[in-house]
Amino acid sequence: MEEKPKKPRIQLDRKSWISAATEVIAEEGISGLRIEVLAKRLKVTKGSFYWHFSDRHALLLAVLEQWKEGRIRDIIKQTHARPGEEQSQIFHVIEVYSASRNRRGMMIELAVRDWARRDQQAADVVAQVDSVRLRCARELFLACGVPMDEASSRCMLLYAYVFGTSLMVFDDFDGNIERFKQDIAELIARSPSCSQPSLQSA
Amino acid sequence: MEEKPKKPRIQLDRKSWISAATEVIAEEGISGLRIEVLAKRLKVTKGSFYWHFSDRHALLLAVLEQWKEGRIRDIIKQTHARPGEEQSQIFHVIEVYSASRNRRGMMIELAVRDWARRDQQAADVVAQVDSVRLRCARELFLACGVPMDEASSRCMLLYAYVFGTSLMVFDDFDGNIERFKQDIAELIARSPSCSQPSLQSA
DNA sequence: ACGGATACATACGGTAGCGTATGGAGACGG
DNA sequence: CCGTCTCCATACGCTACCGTATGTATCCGT
Repeated sequence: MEEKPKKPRIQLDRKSWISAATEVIAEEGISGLRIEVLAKRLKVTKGSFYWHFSDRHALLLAVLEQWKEGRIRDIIKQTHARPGEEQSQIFHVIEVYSASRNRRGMMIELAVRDWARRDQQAADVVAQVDSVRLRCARELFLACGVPMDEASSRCMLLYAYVFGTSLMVFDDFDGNIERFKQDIAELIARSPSCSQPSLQSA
Repeated sequence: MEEKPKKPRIQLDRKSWISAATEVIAEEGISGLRIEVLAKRLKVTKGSFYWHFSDRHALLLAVLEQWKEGRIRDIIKQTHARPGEEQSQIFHVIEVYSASRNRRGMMIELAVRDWARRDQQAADVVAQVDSVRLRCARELFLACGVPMDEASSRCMLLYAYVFGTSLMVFDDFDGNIERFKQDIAELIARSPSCSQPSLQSA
């Protein structure tokens, strides 16, 4: 017992607070984020928080900023396709954004979007993220040979669908939900003017 | 001045509280519903509230119940089509659920669904509403001659799309959003196996 | 007109959370 | 060894709510 664990003096930085806050937001939503509760999670008191941040709002803005950057980085990664694989990359995007595959990410997404409905700053960030996502996804459709207008509407439908799906409860509807979701992905991703036939058609 | 307006003795009933609460929820979300604030809106004190309701939760459940009944009544109305007009009725459903056409209704919808993400009772109600909506919309597709599986996936896509759209911000994307939305409606509503040609195709 | 029921108002205790003020321990350079 | 800077703990005041207890005005039947 030579090394007595005399209070490991856990050092927290801004980043720790932001990621912990993001976690709480995923679980409880924006309005569920309480400084004192968050401090308890991190085994410190709010004295620590108010040293790193001016107030609660500053933390929220930091969360928002970090979310924006992460989402933009991610979408650029997810929509990067080797030439000739754009079609399957579209299916990949749909898959990645399905609530079942990435529950935590979708919870944050929905929390931020709910926030954005009543906060202009959040709305601005969501607008920026949506803009990048739509343009990136449109590039994939364009690369498949889909004409501009159709590519635009397809990528709008794609994102509206993935977010909308995560808002709904299909349980009571039918047992074949997963199969229907595949059909929907086909409908969204495949275009009559698409040069590449679907790789996933049965 | 024979009739002095000496405090008109505004009588409130449960229904008034429920509809006022629904209004606040549309604006502020579930977590923004405060009894004392709500009472101020109604020009009474919370003494009145606690006469009509046991507590805040009882009001929320009443709101939920009323929302459920209203939504089910509405969807049955909206999906009733005269024979031969099922196709245009599908377009009508999409139109009615567009955020721009019914902003208030969509705000409530999103608030309830956000609530349902963390509350089982709300989730159950949403599940019931979704179930009825999906079945009603599916009937329309079936009546158009669309086979069962495809009708199922189409109506799932339809609702996921309308709710997802109201979560997104398309402003920075393109100036032709409304046209794209029409194209999307066409894509959702028209099926290769549909017996009725689109009435809205340019 | 009078007693009860109805539909509130008023007042109170209690909690949760925000932000501030101030104290104090540990690292660190000189 | 001492002062300073960092990072956090403690203690405090304040507000917004929730729910309860109790008072009170209005209505209503008999």
